[in-house]
Amino acid sequence: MGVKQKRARYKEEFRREILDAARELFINEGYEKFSLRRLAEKIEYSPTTLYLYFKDKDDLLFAICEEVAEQFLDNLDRVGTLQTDPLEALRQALLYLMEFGLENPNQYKVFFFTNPMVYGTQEEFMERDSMARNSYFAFRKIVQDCIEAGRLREMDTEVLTQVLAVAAHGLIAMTLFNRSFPWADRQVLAHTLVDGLLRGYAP
Amino acid sequence: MGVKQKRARYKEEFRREILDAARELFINEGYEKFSLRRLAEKIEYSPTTLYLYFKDKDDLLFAICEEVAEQFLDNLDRVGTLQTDPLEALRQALLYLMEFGLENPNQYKVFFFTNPMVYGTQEEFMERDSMARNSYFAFRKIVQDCIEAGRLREMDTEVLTQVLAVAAHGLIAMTLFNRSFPWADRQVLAHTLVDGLLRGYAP
DNA sequence: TTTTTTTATTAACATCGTTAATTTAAACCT
DNA sequence: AGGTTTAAATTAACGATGTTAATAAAAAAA
Repeated sequence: MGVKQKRARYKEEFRREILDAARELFINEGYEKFSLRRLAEKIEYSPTTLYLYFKDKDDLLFAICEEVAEQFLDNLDRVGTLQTDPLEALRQALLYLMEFGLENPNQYKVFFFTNPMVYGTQEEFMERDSMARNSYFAFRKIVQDCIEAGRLREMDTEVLTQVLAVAAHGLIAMTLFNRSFPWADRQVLAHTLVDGLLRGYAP
Repeated sequence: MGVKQKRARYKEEFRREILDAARELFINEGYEKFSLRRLAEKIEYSPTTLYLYFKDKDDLLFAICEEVAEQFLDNLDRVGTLQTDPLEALRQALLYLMEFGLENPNQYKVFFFTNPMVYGTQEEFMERDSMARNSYFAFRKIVQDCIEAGRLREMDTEVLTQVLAVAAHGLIAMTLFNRSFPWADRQVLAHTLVDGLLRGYAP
């Protein structure tokens, strides 16, 4: 009964086409309403066709995560090299992270809150080259520079990097997911958070 | 074809029975595997029976959230009154929050990361009495005491409370959801985070 | 006992991710 | 050309989800 038939000449090309459509679907319809079937409908293919280009849903989400991470990393690098003062670079990086999450909620949700294992085990995450991993490295570099310049207390770089990251992510995640709560202005929260992390709230 | 028939004599009683079973299901099987149908099977009732006691899934989740929040609030109050030093009380409260989330991941996920609107609009959240709201109030009180005692910088209580909360939540949420990432020891992270928030990371 | 109300069930719908079997189109080969 | 092989896409189906409407069963009220 198939009336129209299409051929995707090059696998890579079509993969990109699918990913573009997926990203658009995420942005337009939101993270919650995304589904393989809707995506298939959007690109006017049968749902099963997707399985010729992606192993499963997680595989597709992983690809999207990498796209998002790439975009994020590009901007983070610009932020990092723009400032001469390492501490100011860190401040800007933290602010940028939060801005990125808040301005691209759907992409952020895919990136940080989908299937918790799309990047494999912890060892695999650190060994395999991925945009997500490189983002972390870039961020860690900024933190390290601060420590080496004596602008941050001497302490375990890994721990400090992670603490700073989770604090920033917390602001994004909470204001994004906990919509019933009357949050203060996000800009104010973001700046206050960075201030507190760097200077502390004690007088 | 119904062979066995049961009667739930008192609506409230049965509601509790359902909630207990739901909580158990959450704890044993995990957040991801929870479903109304599994719950129904567990209590040996038909799935539709649940709809006689809860409007829909969100309504049930809300009830569970409130249970979790009640438990959380009880312990938070104990922490708050145990310490004489307000700043130490805050430190303990933050540590307890993180401990609670990390030790009860399933309940935490229900509480903070299910349907973002179970508590209604932001106005409704603040006006309606709820354990979730009261938890926030209790936490805010601890922060306020610190400010009034001059142990924290003078600033908007609401903003400061929220910033401290999201930072702590970030640690929980990230280590809970981002399982592919090789996090440092959570205890270390938690203590370092609180330290940083109160004293700052700058030298 | 008969009627009414409460409680529970069955059947069904729309959605989801996914697999197996099958059809269609293109590419290849004398 | 025509026939064969390979690649691409589709249909049908499975098991699972939340949810609604129609119906049966039991308890309470009359």
